[in-house]
Amino acid sequence: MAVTILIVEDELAIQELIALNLKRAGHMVLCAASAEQANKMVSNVLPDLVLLDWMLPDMSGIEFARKLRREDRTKAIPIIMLTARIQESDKIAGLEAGADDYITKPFSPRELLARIKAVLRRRLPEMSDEIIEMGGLRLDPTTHRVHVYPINEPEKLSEIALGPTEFRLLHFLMAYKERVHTRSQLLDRVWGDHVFIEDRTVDVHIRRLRKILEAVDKENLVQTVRGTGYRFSVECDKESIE
Amino acid sequence: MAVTILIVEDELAIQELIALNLKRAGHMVLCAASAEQANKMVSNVLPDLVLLDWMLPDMSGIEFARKLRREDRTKAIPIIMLTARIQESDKIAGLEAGADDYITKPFSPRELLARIKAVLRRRLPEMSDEIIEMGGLRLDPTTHRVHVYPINEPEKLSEIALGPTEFRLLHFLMAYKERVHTRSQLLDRVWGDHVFIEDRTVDVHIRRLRKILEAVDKENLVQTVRGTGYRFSVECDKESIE
DNA sequence: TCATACTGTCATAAATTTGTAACGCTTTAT
DNA sequence: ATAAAGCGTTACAAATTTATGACAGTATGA
Repeated sequence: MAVTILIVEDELAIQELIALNLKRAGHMVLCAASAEQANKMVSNVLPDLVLLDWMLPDMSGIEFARKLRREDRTKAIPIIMLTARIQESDKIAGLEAGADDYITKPFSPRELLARIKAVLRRRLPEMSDEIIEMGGLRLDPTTHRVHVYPINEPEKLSEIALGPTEFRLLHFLMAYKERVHTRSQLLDRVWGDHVFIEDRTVDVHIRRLRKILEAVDKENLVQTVRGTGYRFSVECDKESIE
Repeated sequence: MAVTILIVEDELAIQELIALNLKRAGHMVLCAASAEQANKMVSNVLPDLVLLDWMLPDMSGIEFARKLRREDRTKAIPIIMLTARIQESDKIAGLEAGADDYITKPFSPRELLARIKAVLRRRLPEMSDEIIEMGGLRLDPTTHRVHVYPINEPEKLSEIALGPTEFRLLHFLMAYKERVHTRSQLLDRVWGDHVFIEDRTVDVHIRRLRKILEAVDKENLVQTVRGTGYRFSVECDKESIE
């Protein structure tokens, strides 16, 4: 998982400790010691997750979290708050509502990594760069490639070409296989929040995706659920009983 | 599934954070910053659940809750109170006013979602996404599939195809199994608020549902209660006598 | 800059679903 | 027993939802 994580923490020792651990776990790490610095970083590189100390010198962690949530570009970034012991609950009212999780100091590197993993899995399964393989399809987010093979012969791979949107769509559908997604859910999560696109446009992209899959004999993977939306499924589509 | 939630909260930041989290969890969200606004919204669209801030600028949350409970159309809507206080008296007052649950700030999105889920399971089981399994039928709202199997052999599943309405109807009946529903109750809750449809139409859909179930030897699950309506039941239909 | 690839929208066709009316059978009440 | 009320069934046209192909505007890349 080439996940980029931004650490916002003013205490240098802690910052470095965390950074070290995250790097060792294979993450890209960005560090900031203040909200101001963090803002600059964010405007350059969009991190996939933010570790945020709630006591910061300039702006409080809450405020920075709110700022992240307010702007479209950063709105969807998962946030994990780092907090010291038990704070006055009134003061952090609302704070936790913006964070995906929080962790109280002191914490072990292991706990931190576990929480990061959990948050990512929960929030962005389609972001985790794991290879998804099912129904004779293998999608590799890292290389951005999709291979096909006959179900019984995993040897005979062949690559198929997808446009950017089709790729994301397929990736999302596969990441949540078997689940039905409404068109608006797909628009929100594949296209992005707050896009002003017709629901029907999804149909067209589904069509394009299907066309490509049909060409390699994988027609039944993307299924329509009338009245609801679409689904990626390995199981056979309902063989209705006469 | 496709649960519409009304958030009544005057603090914009919190309102948005909650909205964001709910949307991400796949809910439809309506927002109001005051009881007055909330009233207007409710008269347009009937939400499935209300998140209600205890302290509102114009009318207190409790009062709004009472109002909802007073009117027939809104009487059955589950309410979760959001409160900053931890006082016992508030809890009592809130519950007296008809709240189904309450949650004190600050709360994590996870906790909020968990409580919503719990309340839905208790109050609107047909809205919760849980798999319902009984009488050799397994209905999965998430994947939108219904499987059948002989009661003694849970292995031999086969999928059955239902139209959108039949699916909702079956889902509703199963969610409230053993309970009789009048035709108008079914129209209200399966078809939706304020539909102008003949009562008799329900019969036809029941017929369609039965036809499909008969084809897989599940004829006795949907039962008629003469003079009243229909019922989904695992117990045999009045064969005790005879 | 030009050519190619991608996108979002439409219009139209195709497929399914839905609500009703009509008719006949069963149960209930008189 | 007979009429009335309640249900089951079927057929069907209308309405809704999807699929598909074409098109024009944008990106993208060479």
